[in-house]
Amino acid sequence: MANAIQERVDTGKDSPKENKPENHIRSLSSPPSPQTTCTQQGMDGIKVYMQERELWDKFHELGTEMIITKAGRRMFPCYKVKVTGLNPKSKYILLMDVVPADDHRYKFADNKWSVSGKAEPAMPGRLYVHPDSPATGSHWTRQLVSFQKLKLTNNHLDPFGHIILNSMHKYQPRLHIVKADEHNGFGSKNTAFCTHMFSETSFIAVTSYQNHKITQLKIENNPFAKGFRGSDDMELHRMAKIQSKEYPVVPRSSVRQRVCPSVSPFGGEARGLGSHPYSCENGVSSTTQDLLTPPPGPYTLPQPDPNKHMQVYHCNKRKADDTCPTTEHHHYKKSYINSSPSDVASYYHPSAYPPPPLPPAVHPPGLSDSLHRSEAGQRQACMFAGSKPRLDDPSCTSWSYSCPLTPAMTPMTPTDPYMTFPHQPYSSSPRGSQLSSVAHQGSPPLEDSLSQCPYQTQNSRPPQTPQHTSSPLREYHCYPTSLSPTQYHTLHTQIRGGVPEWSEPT
DNA sequence: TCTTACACGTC
DNA sequence: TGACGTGTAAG
Repeated sequence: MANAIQERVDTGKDSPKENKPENHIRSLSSPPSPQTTCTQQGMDGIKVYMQERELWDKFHELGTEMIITKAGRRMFPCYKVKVTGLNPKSKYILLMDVVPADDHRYKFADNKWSVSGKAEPAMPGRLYVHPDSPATGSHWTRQLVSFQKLKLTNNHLDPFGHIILNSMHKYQPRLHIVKADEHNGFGSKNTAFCTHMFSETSFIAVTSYQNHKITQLKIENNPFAKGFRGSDDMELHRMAKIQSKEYPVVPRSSVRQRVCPSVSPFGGEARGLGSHPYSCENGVSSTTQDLLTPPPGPYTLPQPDPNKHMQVYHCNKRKADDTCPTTEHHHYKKSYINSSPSDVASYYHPSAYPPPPLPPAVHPPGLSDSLHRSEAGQRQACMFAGSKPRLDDPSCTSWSYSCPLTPAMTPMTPTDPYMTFPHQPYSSSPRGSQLSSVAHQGSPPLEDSLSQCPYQTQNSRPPQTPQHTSSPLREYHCYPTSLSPTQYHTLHTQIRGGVPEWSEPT
């Protein structure tokens, strides 16, 4: 697509150590993404390019917020990727999950995010299976893969299979590619899969926007919020309207979009794209492991990478946005959508790296069966849920199966249950739940997971912040791929270390 | 903080 | 044209 202009590639092949700042990835217009990749045998060579990276970066700078509602709310920006390196004839299942980035609860005060306490217990982990799954490699690589229909909810009893999150908590979306051919069924020991994470897609779940700048960015770029964009005419019209009813009228846009020197919740100040503490840079670490295992809950967050910014910036234009609030009106006029292709940045991740350990969570048990049986025609998304482990769970040592299954993680509880699967087998049926369970069960916060991985692959990027040596993204452990559904549930990822890049509690 | 109805927009 | 996606404002 035209959009794929700037991309970051994440291939599991690149050895972490070898990743140098200047690796090929960087040479691309966009900086290497913090993405982490975990690859298993048979999954080498797969590359995932994050689309619209520039937009993601804009949000990330400010501290991305995603609305969660009882009915379920889509993510914006939408998670879209371009995948290459798949075997054209093999079948794959693409799924996503959203794991806790850490075990903190956040608050937005003084125009910035800060830690306000310990996180609530992780919601049951759920996996969202792309509606086209399973599909051949040629299908996935032919076009962009969009997860636009994925919805986030704060309803712990959500019956729709949406991904359940806690408000004011930080999360990291992850993409898992699971090979689904006969010899590689989901849940089988040999299931091959790889996981990709892009640190710039991390976000804080909220029930209402906290940072006005985020609201503004959403309005400017989301077509469905077009009605809130202010054109001069519209503003006048609005003002007139408002005045007629109330007092002093201030253009909505002005009001809403006040600009405050916002501090990037994700880390530093929101100045340049480059400096997010959050982002894991190239974090491309890949490990061979069972991705399928439920994504570990919180995985470690990417560490701030100074360099990253630079990369980010490659991407074009953000000008107005960054500029002050006062210019808002104008901003509105230009939507992301309308932006030139150059605006769309994509991330390219080498999935082939020496496999970073992937979150085990993603392993959908029983998937294989379903996958094989179900037809692509069935496009209902089903969710599989599992209790979501937190990456940082101390009890877990790593994204290994070693963690005992806690009651909370019991596979398939009535409420958590599912993974969103397009095909029936997985649909909200019990079977589906199995998968789901796998998915998040016991995923520790990313940070913990990462940090604890004994075997860590480093990102190509230079260490971002000394303090955060262990960026979740970069380090993954590899685990045996053969786990039973139950086992999956028990998997916990632990990534240690990384503390949220966001501002510390004040 | 969260929920809801609403106007406005896309698809 | 209707279903659905948005942020807003009120409660």
